[in-house]
Amino acid sequence: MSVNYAILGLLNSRPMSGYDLKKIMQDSLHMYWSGNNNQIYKALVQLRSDDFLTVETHHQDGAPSKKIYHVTDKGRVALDAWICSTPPETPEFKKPFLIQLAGAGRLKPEALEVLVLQYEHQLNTQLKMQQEKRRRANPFPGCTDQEKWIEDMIFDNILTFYQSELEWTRRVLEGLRQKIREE
Amino acid sequence: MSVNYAILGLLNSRPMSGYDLKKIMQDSLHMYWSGNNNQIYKALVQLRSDDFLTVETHHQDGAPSKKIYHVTDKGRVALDAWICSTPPETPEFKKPFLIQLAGAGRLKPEALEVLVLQYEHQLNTQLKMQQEKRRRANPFPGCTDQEKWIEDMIFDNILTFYQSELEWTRRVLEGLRQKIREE
DNA sequence: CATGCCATGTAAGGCGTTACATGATTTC
DNA sequence: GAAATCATGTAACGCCTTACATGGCATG
Repeated sequence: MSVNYAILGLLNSRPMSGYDLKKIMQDSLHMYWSGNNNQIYKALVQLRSDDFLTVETHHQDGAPSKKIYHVTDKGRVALDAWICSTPPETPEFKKPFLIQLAGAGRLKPEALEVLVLQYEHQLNTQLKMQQEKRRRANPFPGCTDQEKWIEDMIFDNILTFYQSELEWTRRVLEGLRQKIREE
Repeated sequence: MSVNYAILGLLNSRPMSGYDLKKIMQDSLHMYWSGNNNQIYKALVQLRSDDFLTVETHHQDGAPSKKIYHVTDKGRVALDAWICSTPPETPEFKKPFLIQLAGAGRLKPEALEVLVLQYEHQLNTQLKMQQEKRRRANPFPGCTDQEKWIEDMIFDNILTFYQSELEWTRRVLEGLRQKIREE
């Protein structure tokens, strides 16, 4: 149930509404859930019944009223405990492209090259999007130095992921071109 | 439904049973499903009803009888079509550690260091396991050069993933230690 | 004598996804 | 006048996972 703690963590650095959480989760890559309503609102109910959150309803005219969630002391304790006592899991990945590649043993190298070039293009696009996101991301006021640094490191992690995948792609292309020359 | 094509691809390079498929999927990292019975046997039924597979039952005494699946011409055509006409998706990742890190803004750098060191250890273990697997992996006979090369590239991809994650971890540790010194 | 491997399959449940529902305001 | 944004929530479905079921043989 790490979604709950992810949400708790976000609310701990800044109280906000379910809708705000949704937007953040939708365009962050390291929060690997899609950021759908079902999960978020369900999690908020759960966290509230654990007394990890309190709610403050803000009525605004011209827009539906907001529920701003605040983390309680109990919630903060639980969050810290979870962070410190959860043994770090090994990261996982899903690369459907590797499935395609694995089945391509009998394909012509030329056909494979087309595929790999498409993949490279895809990765480049993604990398640029992510870099653009980093440039636009300005830390909200009242954010500590350490929080800024952590956010930076997370961005670094994501960018590194795409960059190393791109480097691998280039190695693959080199190998393929050698195969094509040898034909 | 890329599980089906993953299975089709495996059977294309070598006919085998559901049980064999299960073992392969369980200890391959790039086939990101757990390799559970439910998926595999269901997929085999589907692929057979599509006429992508034929079955050959091998009765063996002293052990339950095997069903060896072979890919049909129709199946091979479908596989190649899928491989060549599926636009490569961007890879995804799940790094629960980043969730922990994201919530650690108010934690002491010393506590964070402990966590990161644990993560580093975890990654090192995983990397060694993977390298060991590669050393033991000997290509089955009748495997083409290109198939061997592809398998190599997939291994390369996986190892690169862990290595670049480890390098990132070291950058994080450096930053953290600087923070500790500055205190 | 218990555990594990071979080998096939089924059942139940959790997590996560898309889509639905509502309703006012702003933007094109 | 259509579509997007703000805002909260529900419903249905599908994928994937664990666990169950069977049963003989081999290993410690």
